[in-house]
Amino acid sequence: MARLPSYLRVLVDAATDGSASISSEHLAQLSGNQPATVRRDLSSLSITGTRGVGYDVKHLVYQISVVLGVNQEWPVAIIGSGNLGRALANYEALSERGFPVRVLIDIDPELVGRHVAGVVVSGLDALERLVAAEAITVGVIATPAEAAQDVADRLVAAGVTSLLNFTSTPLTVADEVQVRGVDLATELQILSFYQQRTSSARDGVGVPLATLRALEQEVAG
Amino acid sequence: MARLPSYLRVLVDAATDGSASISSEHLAQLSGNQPATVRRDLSSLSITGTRGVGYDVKHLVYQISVVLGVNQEWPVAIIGSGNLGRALANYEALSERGFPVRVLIDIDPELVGRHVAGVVVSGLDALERLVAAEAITVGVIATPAEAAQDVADRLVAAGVTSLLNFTSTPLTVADEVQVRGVDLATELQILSFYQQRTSSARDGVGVPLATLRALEQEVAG
DNA sequence: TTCTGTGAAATAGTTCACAGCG
DNA sequence: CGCTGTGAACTATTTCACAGAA
Repeated sequence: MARLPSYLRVLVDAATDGSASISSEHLAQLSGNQPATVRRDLSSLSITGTRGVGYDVKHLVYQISVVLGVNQEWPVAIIGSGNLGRALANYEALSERGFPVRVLIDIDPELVGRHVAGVVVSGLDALERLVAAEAITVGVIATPAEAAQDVADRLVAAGVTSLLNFTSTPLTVADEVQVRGVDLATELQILSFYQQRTSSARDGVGVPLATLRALEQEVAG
Repeated sequence: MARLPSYLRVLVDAATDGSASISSEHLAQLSGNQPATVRRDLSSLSITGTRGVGYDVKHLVYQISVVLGVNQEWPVAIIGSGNLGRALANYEALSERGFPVRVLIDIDPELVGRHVAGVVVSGLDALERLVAAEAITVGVIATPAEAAQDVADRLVAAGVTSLLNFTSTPLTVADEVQVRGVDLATELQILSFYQQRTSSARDGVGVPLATLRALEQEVAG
């Protein structure tokens, strides 16, 4: 359930502020949902509150973190140590939230041997060995799109069961492997789609791209 | 519609391969959907194919790109030029797909004046001026979480109508502003949630985090 | 005959609204 | 009282299944 992380975030804040309990209405407001949705979500996880009072904040944090598996560490391997890969390795929020980056891999001999955020960049052939040695179950693919499927195959063969794909390629993997794609251009395309609907043509903005313009000609003609 | 970018990607490949037409079944397969879903999506955009044949690839690319607004350029401003911000600025896939990074901003005087991917990093006080000068409509927030809401407010006040938020803070903005959040830790949490369900305890993996362990004690006791 | 376009059925997800507990 | 927990209603989304165009 994709709303759970947002509940957890709000609840950790509330716990830090010292609140002992929180109502479904309050939690809904802070996490941007409807009260009924929050109650339904929690009750479907058999998490129960106290009528007339609300939910116990600490208890709730604990329960949700168990459901999410956030009470464990999930060591991460990042394949591709270009700009994006290195940025991710340096991104403290990951290790703070239980996803320490233990393996960094790149195909470029220039990069191999360098230290990034306390981890040595290794060559591509070390992939299988390191995944096993560090008991990696989460792989982050930050390679060029062309390499993504190969890397995914190797990670899965090595025992990785969750992939985060920063590539625009859709990956084909075994059914039991979980994949989430974070394609930044796709995110921006979705934004611009809605923006178009809303602000019907702030004029002056927007220059047709060459390629698409050509297509436009062709289709029109 | 969040599936459109994936159709577009597949279709551009198909166009490059020289296919003239594509069936809903083929498109569905390549983009990971059901044929009926594809047909329903397209027909709801009043995009029509040829019975017994399929859809005209070029025509389809053009139509979808118009719907998505991908036939325009949407200049982007990135606020926060730390690791993540700089990685994004260097990420060619953005400008290639119509989202050129025209403005880079950071509060750190050390960074101001540096060149990243051909753009000079400016100070925070230049935000409003640059957003106006470059006709920016898409803002990318890559600051620390604490600063996110402030930055969002300033961007919106300056006329930005789409925000991509890399922070874990949920942003409060006017209704007409579109926001999408890409929180990497959240993505990973969702992955680990499913992973838990699937691989019921590959043992040895997973060390409870200190904080949550304390809570566990407290809740259990 | 092949593959679209779409009513109708099925499924999923959300919200209402209220009985009932603390 | 105030708030949870949940049937029931509602809304949205997906899929089936087939008539009919090319």
